[in-house]
Amino acid sequence: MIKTVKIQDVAKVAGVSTATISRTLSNPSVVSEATRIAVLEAVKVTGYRVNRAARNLRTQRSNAILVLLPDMANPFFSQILQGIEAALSPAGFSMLIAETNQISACGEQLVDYFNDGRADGMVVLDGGLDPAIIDELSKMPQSRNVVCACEWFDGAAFPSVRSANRRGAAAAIQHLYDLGHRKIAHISGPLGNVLTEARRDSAVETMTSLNIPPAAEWMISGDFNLGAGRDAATKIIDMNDRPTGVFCASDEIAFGLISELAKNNIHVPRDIAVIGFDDIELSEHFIPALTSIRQDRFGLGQRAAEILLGRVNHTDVEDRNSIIVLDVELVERSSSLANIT
Amino acid sequence: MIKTVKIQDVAKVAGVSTATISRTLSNPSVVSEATRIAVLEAVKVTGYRVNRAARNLRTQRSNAILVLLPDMANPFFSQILQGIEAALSPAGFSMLIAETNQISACGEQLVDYFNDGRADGMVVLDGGLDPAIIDELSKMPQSRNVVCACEWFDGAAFPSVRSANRRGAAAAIQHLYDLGHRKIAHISGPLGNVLTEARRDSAVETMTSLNIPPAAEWMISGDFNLGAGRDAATKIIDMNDRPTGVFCASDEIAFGLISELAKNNIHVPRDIAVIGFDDIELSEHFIPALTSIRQDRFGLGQRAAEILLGRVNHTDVEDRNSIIVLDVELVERSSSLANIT
DNA sequence: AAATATACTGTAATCGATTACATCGTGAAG
DNA sequence: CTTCACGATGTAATCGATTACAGTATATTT
Repeated sequence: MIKTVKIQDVAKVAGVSTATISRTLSNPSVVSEATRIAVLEAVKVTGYRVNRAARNLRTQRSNAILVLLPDMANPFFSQILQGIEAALSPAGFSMLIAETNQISACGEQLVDYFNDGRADGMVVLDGGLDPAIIDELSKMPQSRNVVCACEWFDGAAFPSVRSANRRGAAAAIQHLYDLGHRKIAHISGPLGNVLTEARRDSAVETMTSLNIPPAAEWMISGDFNLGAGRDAATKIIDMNDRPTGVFCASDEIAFGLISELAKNNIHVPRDIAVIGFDDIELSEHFIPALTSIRQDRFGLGQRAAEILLGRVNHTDVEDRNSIIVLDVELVERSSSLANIT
Repeated sequence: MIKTVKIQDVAKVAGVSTATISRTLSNPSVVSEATRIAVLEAVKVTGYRVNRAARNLRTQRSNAILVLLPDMANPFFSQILQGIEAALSPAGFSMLIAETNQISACGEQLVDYFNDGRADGMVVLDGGLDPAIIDELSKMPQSRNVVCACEWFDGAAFPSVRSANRRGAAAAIQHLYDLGHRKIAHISGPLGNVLTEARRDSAVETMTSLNIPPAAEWMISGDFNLGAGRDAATKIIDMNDRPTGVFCASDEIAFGLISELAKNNIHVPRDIAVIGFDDIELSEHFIPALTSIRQDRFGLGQRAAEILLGRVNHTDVEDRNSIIVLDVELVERSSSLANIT
């Protein structure tokens, strides 16, 4: 069978009690220098590894964090995950991943992850969760160990880490304006989404204050993906009065848009200037290279995980309602750079 | 404090022993109809959830699978993860994710995931692991619970699920040949990589059998990413005798290549035809839309997870050395479709 | 010198579910 | 009527680490 070195074995080798072994490993400062050395030597000799299940049972902790996301296949999230992992791994925490739809598809409850002790906390990347679920979650004592990243819930009192969506949208509009555009369209994400609203509202406000309020026809909503961009292109092609600049709520939308416009011989940026949001890796290499608002995705994940660890370990100073806003940056590339003359 | 319903509480409510509760939940057929109903009712009333840590300790299992990948930020992997999750979730297994470099950066050992009982098995997506680590892993009794997906190790006896790389590469070359191309280049991934070699060897063999053996200059190797494609473009631009068709070992390479060629006024497909490998979501929307070899990424993950579950639960019929090869498909799009005349 | 504080270390209870083994009742077989 | 088999259930040991509490030795104070 599988040989398993347990703490007893190490105790025997080191000639001390199991308590001392445990203390040496988890709180070295309370044991004497001599025993510490002896114990660590015994650990090395025996190849001892603490059994997580036993520790978890005794300490009532799992040292694992659940990351909840709407769609794993969406590359947008992968770099956020990387940031989360970067914060969790050094702290000895494992990262569990689950998709929103997978969970409900399996008849499982989100709260079960807390109830059955699989996770000590959650990073929620999906702002579109059923309010009933959020409500249920909020009522649990463990709800203090929930942090939102990227998206958030307006009602719920979870700390959140997000990008400066409003500032980004304003910068995008201003950029198009500075290039001479006065007829600007906005293709937003799905209605009801918090990101959609933040970016859309800020875009509209900026245009209004620049005295170029958008025609209703130019405010198109759909989704954050390629297909939505393609659909928006179709609408724009059919317009009598086409916009000369388009601010897309995501880079993927922009790709879909540009691609479909190109098929209809509308050239970007010559005929229409386009700016995206996110600055995913490909944007630089798309043809034309896409002007975009860069989000610090790695930072979003990392920061959220750090806050969560603080809360789980009760070493946090952050307020329950704290909102961390990470700055965004306008990255100018060729998709917007044909000045209107 | 946090109220916690334990099996004792349920036993009290149902008026039976804890053993009966446990049996009802894990092996319902051994308890009588009447008690089963009573127990399930009591479970519902109390809101009982089995404590995973306790179960894991007792059963010496974690019901978790570790997925090991080289780079989470690479969107190529996300859909594989989705496939894995789709297989694990219904089986009640959790998915742990770790990056190769994160693990070593934290001084952690891969084998620790087995040793400390964090995972019952592993899906390895990184064929570039240090042979010493593979060797160490192979010696463990738990090594029967390791499955490779996408990439693999030529020496080690792990089951593996992979795409028909050779067939895909051959189809790509044949496609270019059929379009009239006789000067075909291949941009491969990193040297030493199993995918690189399978695709490259098959491409060369196909060209040779078609009587168009490639010039040494036309065999370019680098990496699977955008940058490698850009670098390859630079080389091609400098060539006296340029290829008319290029088979890239990944779609990302193709994007980088096309993008850089475009900057130098070499148009795809007019001047050079390009075909990629993977068929990631964006390929359809790139300009020009990219001809590619489609891999069933979801299937790779799902199949690997299924095999792993079979091994973990000892319900497998697969041989230890079994290799599952998933078929690939040529998807013709505009990046290759200008016939040479 | 006695009393007390300090620094380590050991003993044993504990976390919560699983399961080997024992027990009990009922019906069938002899 | 006794014996045996079998199904259903209960009792209690067990998984392996943590930690409250107790104990011991040494240092410090009075």
